[in-house]
Amino acid sequence: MEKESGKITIDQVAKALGVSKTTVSRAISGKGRIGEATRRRVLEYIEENDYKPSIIARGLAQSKTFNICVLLPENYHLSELSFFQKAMVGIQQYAEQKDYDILLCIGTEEDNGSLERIVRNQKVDGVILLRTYRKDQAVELLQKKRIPFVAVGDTDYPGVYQVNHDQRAACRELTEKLLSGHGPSIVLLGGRDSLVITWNRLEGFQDAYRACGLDLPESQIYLNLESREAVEQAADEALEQKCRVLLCMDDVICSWLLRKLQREHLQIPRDVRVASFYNSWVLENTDPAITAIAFDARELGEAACRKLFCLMEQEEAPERTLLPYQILLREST
Amino acid sequence: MEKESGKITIDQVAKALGVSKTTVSRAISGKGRIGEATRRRVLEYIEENDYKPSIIARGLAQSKTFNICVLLPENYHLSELSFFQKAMVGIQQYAEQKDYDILLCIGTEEDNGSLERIVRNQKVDGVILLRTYRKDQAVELLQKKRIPFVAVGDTDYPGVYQVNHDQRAACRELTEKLLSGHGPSIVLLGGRDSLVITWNRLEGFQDAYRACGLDLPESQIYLNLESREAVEQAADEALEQKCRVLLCMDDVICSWLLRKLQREHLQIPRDVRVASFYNSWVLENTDPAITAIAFDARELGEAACRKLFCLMEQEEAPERTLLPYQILLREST
DNA sequence: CTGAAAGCGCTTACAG
DNA sequence: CTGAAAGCGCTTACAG
Repeated sequence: MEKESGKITIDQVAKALGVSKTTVSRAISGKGRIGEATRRRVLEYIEENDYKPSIIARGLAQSKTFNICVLLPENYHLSELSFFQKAMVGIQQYAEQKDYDILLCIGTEEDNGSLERIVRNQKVDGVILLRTYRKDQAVELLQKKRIPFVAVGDTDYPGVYQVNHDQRAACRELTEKLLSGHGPSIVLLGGRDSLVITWNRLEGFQDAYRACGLDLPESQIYLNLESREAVEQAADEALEQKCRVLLCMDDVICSWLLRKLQREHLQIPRDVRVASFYNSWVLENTDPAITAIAFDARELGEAACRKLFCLMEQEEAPERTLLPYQILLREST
Repeated sequence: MEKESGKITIDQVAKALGVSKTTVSRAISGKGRIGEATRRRVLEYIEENDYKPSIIARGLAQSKTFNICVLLPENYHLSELSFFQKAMVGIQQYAEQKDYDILLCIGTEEDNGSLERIVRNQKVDGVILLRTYRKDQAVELLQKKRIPFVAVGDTDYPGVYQVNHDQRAACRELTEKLLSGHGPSIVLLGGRDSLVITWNRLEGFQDAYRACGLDLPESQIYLNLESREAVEQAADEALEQKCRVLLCMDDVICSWLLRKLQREHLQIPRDVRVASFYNSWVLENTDPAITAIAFDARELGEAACRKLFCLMEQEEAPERTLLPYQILLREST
């Protein structure tokens, strides 16, 4: 009863049916003229005998791989990771409809060896970058090789197709709300400044001050807070300056900050107000709830994937897409 | 100066050199006799002209895909996610050496549609499961289709190749240490009981009691704590029972517990002692440091991948591999 | 040591 | 509407 696991080929189908491979191929692909009766006969046989064409062989014939590569950063904050994972789900869901699969590639800012390998081996038709850097090796490689790709996140490189949440507008809007509610002394606690996203947010922060006609002293901006100690020191300095509103660029920074404040017995929002980005699990159960900007990562991944397919199919697509965000005002501010 | 992006084929190489494709192929693969001079000439030309054979075409000819599939659970706790990601890095590093790539597949306990698709499309030579369930659709599918695969984590299914940290022994050892230090009333706070890993740990817990000749009342075991509320309720009950040692099956449960204890102004380790698994980022910066069992996820991924290659290459491999763990005794106990 | 030829499992002009 | 043949870019018996 058991069949040899799906090893049946188009040739066998053709012979069994007494038609040519061409006919079988046409019945499946729907391309080219074919008699309605024949088609149905073929399709029926295929269904019953559980024939599935080899995508690999089809790929060879059509010079396609039916794979896209997703470049996942090897280094990340935990809050980013779940963001990436969700984006991946979005990508995968879209790609699946097109019968494409995802080739996973892991790289760092400095080392894109695996991406290079995959590209050289010609295993993918396109690439999605889950993170961008101000100087981005992956972007340079892909542009040089003329491989279609879409970046999640902003870039300054010209001619790069990208999909992004409107980080700058989001940060600006939130900052404006904070400014109007609590006055001008907001301290920004930011992440690595080699990431484009850090700059987007910083610019939004500055935009808000400018729009309100306010001065923004250097001393209210902290970047590159990559460790708990760095965050705590920045917080100490901010509090000494009498800043009573702290805006964190990501939830990990925020969670470090919260612990620090708790240890100092500072009450939120009474003594200090806090806001953050992401709205990830990290801050899910804080008390009080933290004001944050939420982004839908799954949707982002899907949008990136959709755009990539436009590129691969030579359809037109806007170079840049900005997705909406959501500001969740909560008790912490 | 710019070359057409790597589109050069073996045919062109052969012609340019005035030899046959066969020869070129042999020079590259190292299989079959070939003159040292010829080989060098070919290799040199290839190097200079940046020729890379198409892996896809090679695959077709050899009936291989040079891909392995990694099945990533769609639902997870945050602590698991970084564990999965690290395992993936290990897998990827090993696969890369073999010039294999990773096809990412996302599935849930109930829905393995993408895995089925990939299998039907014959896009992979083998599969790694990053999680196992007591009743596991993926295992059943792969066994039926006779696709080589390795499970990360234990299964009760017979004939499944698996790699695992010794969860049971780890839990037993930690429990014994706790028993000898603080007496018999330890409460176990556990996760979803459809996961095999949950059972492994539970068994280890029970082993320890048995080994010490102690009775283990049902009331000291809580499973399926999937929400903060569930954890808090379990904690309340445990404290009422006068249990003063809490062993968490994962770091997320533990972090929920810690917040709860903090709100109740209970001091660790003075009033309550706490231990956990994973040693992930979630508990990285707690004060006091939490006793935990640490597992090396990257190593686990690598071991799983190594075993998978044994299977694919028809080499012998033990059906089951248990990796060591590390118990980190810290201030919390 | 080297090459012509068949084959991997498909697709796609080209003829009929 | 249907099929024979060439082709996608490799590998691998088989001959020489």
